[in-house]
Amino acid sequence: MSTERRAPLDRRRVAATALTLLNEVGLDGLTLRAIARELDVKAPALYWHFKDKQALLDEMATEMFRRMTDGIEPAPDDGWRERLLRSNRVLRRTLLAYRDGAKVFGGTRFTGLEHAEQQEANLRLLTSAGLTLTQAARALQTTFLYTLGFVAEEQGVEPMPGERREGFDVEARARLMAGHPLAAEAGAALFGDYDEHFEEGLALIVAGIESRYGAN
Amino acid sequence: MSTERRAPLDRRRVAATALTLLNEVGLDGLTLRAIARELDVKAPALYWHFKDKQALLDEMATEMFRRMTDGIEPAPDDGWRERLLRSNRVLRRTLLAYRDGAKVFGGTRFTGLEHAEQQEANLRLLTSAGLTLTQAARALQTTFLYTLGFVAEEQGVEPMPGERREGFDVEARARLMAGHPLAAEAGAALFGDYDEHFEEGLALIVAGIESRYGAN
DNA sequence: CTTGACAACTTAACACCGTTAGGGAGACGC
DNA sequence: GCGTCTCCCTAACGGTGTTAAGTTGTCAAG
Repeated sequence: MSTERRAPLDRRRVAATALTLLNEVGLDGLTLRAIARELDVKAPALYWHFKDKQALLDEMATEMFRRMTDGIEPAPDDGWRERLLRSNRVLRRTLLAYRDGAKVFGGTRFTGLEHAEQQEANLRLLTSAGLTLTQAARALQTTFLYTLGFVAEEQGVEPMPGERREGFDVEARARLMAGHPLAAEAGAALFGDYDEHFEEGLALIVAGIESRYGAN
Repeated sequence: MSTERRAPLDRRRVAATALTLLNEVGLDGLTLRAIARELDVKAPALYWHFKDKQALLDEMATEMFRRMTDGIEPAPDDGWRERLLRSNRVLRRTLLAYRDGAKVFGGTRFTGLEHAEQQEANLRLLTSAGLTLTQAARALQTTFLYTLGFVAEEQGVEPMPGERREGFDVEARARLMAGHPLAAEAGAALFGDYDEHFEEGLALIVAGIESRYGAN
């Protein structure tokens, strides 16, 4: 008995399973054999659905993005500032929700058009605030790349919220840098409160957009 | 004959050789066996000098950083603006000089104190321009992370200056996005002139520092 | 009711990877 | 002459992504 035949796989279910496994084992431990085991299948079966591992990682990134946009309320009548802040905060939260999330996300291109709609809406908002299309694109991209770089760095030190990688003791670092007092003291600001640090950098860029592009 | 005994290896020479090999084969092709072959040695020999591959990558990143700081003239009496611009441009140029340079650089921590001196000098300059230490640290880190994120993205599309990765045809992308006119047109700005794009984003952040921190 | 095509897997294997164990040649101090 | 230390070698291990070829179930056509 137990002739319960497992429903055939599809790309999204594989990606979803791989994402939950990612949080347990990290990107290094995310092998095709481990993913397959989780799906009650052998590794080569995955090649029926994906041409190679990178294609699976792309699908994972796409799935991350889908969940992210699903988590955005329809956006009330935000100004461009709030929209920029909000969408980058959501992006960071999304990346932080997965171990090595920034690395997975950064290393992949989207296959489909999932991101086009969101991008279009953002561009519309920024241009109607007085920016040229080029300026709007640059503003969005700059904040996006900052956030991506920030989280990549953040996850390098704190793979998952709460658990800190070894060798990143702030005090030990300060002791080592005794000869460079400013750098030593700055360490606290850099490796301390990531939430606040992120917000501050984001605020810097928004202030720059405001003053350089003169958005209303 | 040919009893010429090869001089023993040392960490820096291994890292230097690995860096030139990196430009030929990319990060994926950078195996310990390939590096060893280049050094006329077998792979396990590398474990005498490095505890594992990551340690070698760390040394490579450190070597990249050394060459970068060597390439900086003693910095005349720049203001903080010029210094920030200059050092981030140099950072980008350095990363672009190596295939997958941003990935190598971003994935590693420095073991020594090579970067402390440069960091100390930058902090000194920014604080003497009127910023608090925390503000100075945030300003430096924000530009740094932007640059790192930017180059990572850039090298994802253009692994080496001039050679473009497949599937990144700007026109094809535009055709695909016909339903999202703004996003389609913005593609040219985003995947077009990277030099200009980088400068613009950097200028945004500098403008933000100026207006938010009121540096003189 | 049989046949054949097709989707969705499996088993077996390949080349290669990072890494470890154990050994050996040469230099050097005593 | 002997032990020690440095620096490298050979051999091997378990694991990886990936491919080739075979197997099973489903389902439509004849």
